[in-house]
Amino acid sequence: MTDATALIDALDRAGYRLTEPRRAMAGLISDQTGHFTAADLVVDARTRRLGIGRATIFRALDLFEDLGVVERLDLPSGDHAYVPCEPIHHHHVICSSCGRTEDVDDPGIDAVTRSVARRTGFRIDSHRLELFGLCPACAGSVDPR
Amino acid sequence: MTDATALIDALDRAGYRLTEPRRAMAGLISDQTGHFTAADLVVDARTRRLGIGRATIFRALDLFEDLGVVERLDLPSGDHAYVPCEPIHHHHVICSSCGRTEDVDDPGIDAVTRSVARRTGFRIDSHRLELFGLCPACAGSVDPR
DNA sequence: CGTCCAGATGATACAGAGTCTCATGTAGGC
DNA sequence: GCCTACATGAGACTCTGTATCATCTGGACG
Ligand SMILES: [Zn+2]
Ligand SMILES: [Zn+2]
Ligand SMILES: [Zn+2]
Ligand SMILES: [Zn+2]
Repeated sequence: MTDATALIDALDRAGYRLTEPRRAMAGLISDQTGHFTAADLVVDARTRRLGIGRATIFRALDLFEDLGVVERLDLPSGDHAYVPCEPIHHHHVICSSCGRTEDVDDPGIDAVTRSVARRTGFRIDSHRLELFGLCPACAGSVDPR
Repeated sequence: MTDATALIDALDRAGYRLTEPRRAMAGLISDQTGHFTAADLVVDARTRRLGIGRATIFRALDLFEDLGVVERLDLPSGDHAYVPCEPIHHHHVICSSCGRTEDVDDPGIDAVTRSVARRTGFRIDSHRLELFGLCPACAGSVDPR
């Protein structure tokens, strides 16, 4: 789906060791379509008999998240899902049906945060925006109105 | 902090029984300052020797959430926290220091979602926006620049 | 190349969140 | 006041994520 190289490069650039399990994780992640959970990766690693321990999967996922090449989504269900993405500030549109996501750059939230800051007196440092809906493919198939 | 009556009324209006444990939960929730977790309520219920079971706490919390009088926040830490609030669409500014939140009505996200929909082809059905920062009190005390 | 060791791993135990079951209790309509 | 559908509490259970620790290995260095 995406490119495992980007994940591996990020590790390398940050000075982390390029170990076998980490390379395998990069492969697993880049093969995912749409968002995925830690449990998904555990299952996939198991299926492919990669011999990667559960703890390592969580550790690598945290690492990729710290490096900004993977981002955590908080699904309405309460589950934590992840998507590979660029290490710059942006947001996600998430398909509620197939889980595919697309990055969207900050579309005008600055004005919003400034306005909120003015009205509430809060000093706003960060924000999270998630947009849920149906991707073109899913919208087309379930809703051929 | 907030008003327990609003929580109880919401149950009543939706046709749920007004049981002792649910009234107690409404009390616990309205006494919270800032956001709180299910675990917080378990501790508080225990401390006050209310004799409410853990399962009941989770069940009541889910119920209040369904009724829209309590909303779940996904903290950057990954924890699930809750805040009592009005059952209409709105967002929260969250103080990273004391956990206090303030409701903010939709500040201009509609334009954002429309623009994103146009650019990505997604049909956007819902969204979540959370703003993190420091409330006036906390900003004043830690940052008297 | 081979040596070496800080950093990484996997097994396992553990802690916490949330769910399920089921016998018992009770709200509230009659 | 009775009755029953709905709610509760206890406790077992599942799942996510973390901690510990003995063992292993990437890659720096010679
Ligand atoms: Zn889709
Ligand atoms: Zn943004
Ligand atoms: Zn504060
Ligand atoms: Zn909104």
